[in-house]
Amino acid sequence: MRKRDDEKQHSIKKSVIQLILQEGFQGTSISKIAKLAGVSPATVYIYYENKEVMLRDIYQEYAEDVFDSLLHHLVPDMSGEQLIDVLIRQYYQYILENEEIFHFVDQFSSCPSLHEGCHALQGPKSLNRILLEYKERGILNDFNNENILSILFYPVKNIAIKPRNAEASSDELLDEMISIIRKALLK
Amino acid sequence: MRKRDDEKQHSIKKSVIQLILQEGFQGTSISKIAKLAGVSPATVYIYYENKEVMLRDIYQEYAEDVFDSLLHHLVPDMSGEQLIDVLIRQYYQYILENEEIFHFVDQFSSCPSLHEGCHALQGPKSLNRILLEYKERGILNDFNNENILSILFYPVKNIAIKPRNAEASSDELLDEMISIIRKALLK
Amino acid sequence: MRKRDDEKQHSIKKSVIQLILQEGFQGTSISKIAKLAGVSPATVYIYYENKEVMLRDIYQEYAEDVFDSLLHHLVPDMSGEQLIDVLIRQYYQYILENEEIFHFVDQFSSCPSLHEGCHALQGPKSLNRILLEYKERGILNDFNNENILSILFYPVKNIAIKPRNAEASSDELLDEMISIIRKALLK
Amino acid sequence: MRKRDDEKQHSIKKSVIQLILQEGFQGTSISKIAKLAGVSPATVYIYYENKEVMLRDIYQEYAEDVFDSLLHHLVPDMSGEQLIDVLIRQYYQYILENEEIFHFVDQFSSCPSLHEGCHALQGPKSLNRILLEYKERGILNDFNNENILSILFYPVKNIAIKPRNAEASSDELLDEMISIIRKALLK
DNA sequence: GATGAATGAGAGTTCATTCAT
DNA sequence: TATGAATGAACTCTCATTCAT
Repeated sequence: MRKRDDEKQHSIKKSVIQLILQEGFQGTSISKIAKLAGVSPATVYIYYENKEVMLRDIYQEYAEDVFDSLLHHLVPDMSGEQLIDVLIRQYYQYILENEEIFHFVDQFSSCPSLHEGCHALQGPKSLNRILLEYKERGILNDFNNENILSILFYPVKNIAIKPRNAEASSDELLDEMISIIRKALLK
Repeated sequence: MRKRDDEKQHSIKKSVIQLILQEGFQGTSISKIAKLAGVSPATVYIYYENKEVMLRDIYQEYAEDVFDSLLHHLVPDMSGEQLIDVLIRQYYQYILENEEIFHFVDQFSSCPSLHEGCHALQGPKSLNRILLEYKERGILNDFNNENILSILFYPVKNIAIKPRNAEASSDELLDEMISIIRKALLK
Repeated sequence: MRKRDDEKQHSIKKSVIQLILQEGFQGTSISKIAKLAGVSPATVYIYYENKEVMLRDIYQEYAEDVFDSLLHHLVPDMSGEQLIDVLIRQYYQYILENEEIFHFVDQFSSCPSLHEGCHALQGPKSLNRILLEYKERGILNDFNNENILSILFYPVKNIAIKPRNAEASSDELLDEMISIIRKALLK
Repeated sequence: MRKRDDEKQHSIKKSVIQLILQEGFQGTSISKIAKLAGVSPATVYIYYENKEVMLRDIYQEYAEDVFDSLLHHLVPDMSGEQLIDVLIRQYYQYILENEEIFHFVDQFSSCPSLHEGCHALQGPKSLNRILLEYKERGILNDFNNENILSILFYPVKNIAIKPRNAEASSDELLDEMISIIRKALLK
């Protein structure tokens, strides 16, 4: 009996993510994926029940990725300033360094018809605990976590995604963003 | 009086936007659109050169819509607090009241392969002028407009889109969000 | 607007029936059908919702055919001998002259998974009335119609279908069959 | 004691026959068969060269089955009445008790493209000898064996297969059928 | 302008079969 | 022997688009 070739599955995943960025969900077919991954179309169905399940599985695998990256860079006893700096800067960094994955996850989650049926992510839960702690220690203002998370990540995502059209350099924007959000969230 | 033509085209547009929300870009075909709009597939091609152009045209028509709505609610000589309140509250309101249009525009613009080739929007330019004015009058902090816009609209979009899962009511979240952003942006 | 081309549909039907005889249900694909009919695969779906419906529709159209042929050859006031002679001989004749249609109908109806969901045939009802009349006139023995019909048609079908392997000529077999069945059914 | 091998092959055969009844030849694939039989698709190819051979082999194994059953119930020196009674009643019984096998064999043999290339059955030969004997003893009318066999088995098959829709009970029909055929075939 | 018919191309998926263990 | 992995070919069906009226 042959055993499953993990490289094959990995190659399929990579191809999916790459194609979604290049061609969008519309332009991404099983046969294109298979061709790019160097396998037969039928092989895709060994690893995934069907196209929908495949996309959802891959989404759920990588949706946690950003959070892992963020949590990995947090260290105990950071100051409030440091916490915000690390979270935002790291999020920004992640987007730049993982363009394909990020856009795949982003496109997927902005499409209600794809998104429904996905189970909730784990990553935000850990973050919620950390925010709670900083609030209890009187460092963060006592806002709802949903608002805090929205303010922490969605503006920076926007400036990371958009192609810069002069006016201000990316670094300047990011630094300023951090200082604005510090002012907003810290006591 | 509306001409018959316009009714047909309007019906097509409505069908496109409705289907994109229900089924996503993938599940939206010309024949489904035509069926829902009550016209022949061939009729669609009288109004639009092809599917890609159709989507882009409709996108560009509605992409300005939010901004029109926002600008329409601004009055001269508002205080900084009022400005932020109106912009955020109105944006939130727009999303709730125009769910289909909003998601169509949002999905479209989060897909690079669709988005490229679209000419820049007019709406942000007007907003930029207004923000500039408030900065010059010493009401808004002197941040880059890109950062200001990112903070004004992206967090609230996030809380408007997500289905509420208890913890805090939508109204409470929105009120809090406004106060956070006021604190961040106003002097 | 183009109108439907009846020749196209007829050509599809002919191709289906021909292919089923040559290759069986297994070897009959939409693309083979389309190729033989000289149309595009997509055209088949203009006339039939899907393959299953197509086969069922064609079956139901031709399933009545034999009965029409039989009824067409009956004339009023035939004797019992004549009635049986005409029914059996004509049935035999029909099978020989409509080999493809007959085998299509026969194969279809011997496959339970295809057959279920087909509405009952009209043809037997007319025959039932006629048999009833001959029974009331004291010409036919008073057997159940189901038995009479089974004896009238199923043995002759068997000798019509099987390739003759000498022993007796087809004509002799048929003549003998008629005399046996006359003996069995007539008073 | 049965060897493990035979169990696997038997399990495959059972699955084939079951699936053919439920789903027809079209809906019966090697992988479905393997799944139902609890073996790997590759295992099927240890026992059968390919799908066509598999179906033919299984057909030829079971095609004799009915005849074995019939011959097994014949005893020497039966009267003509008894002979016909046993043959018809037993045939009827066989169909009811072996629905899956019977339909598999029936569907297979009604499909010319499958049937060709099968070697002739043994069963009919034994029956032929018996019929000959009864004819020589002056009990059966001197008809061609082909006609006798057609009349003996094809009508009863028809009433055994069809779901009863009132009018007459199955038992009544069967009894009547036997008496009709006795009248037809016996001196 | 408006239509339903028509289509080649391609979609997602399953097929019968073989490979490697 | 027995297996699950792997596959090219073929499947049914739908697509975006054009044709003919």
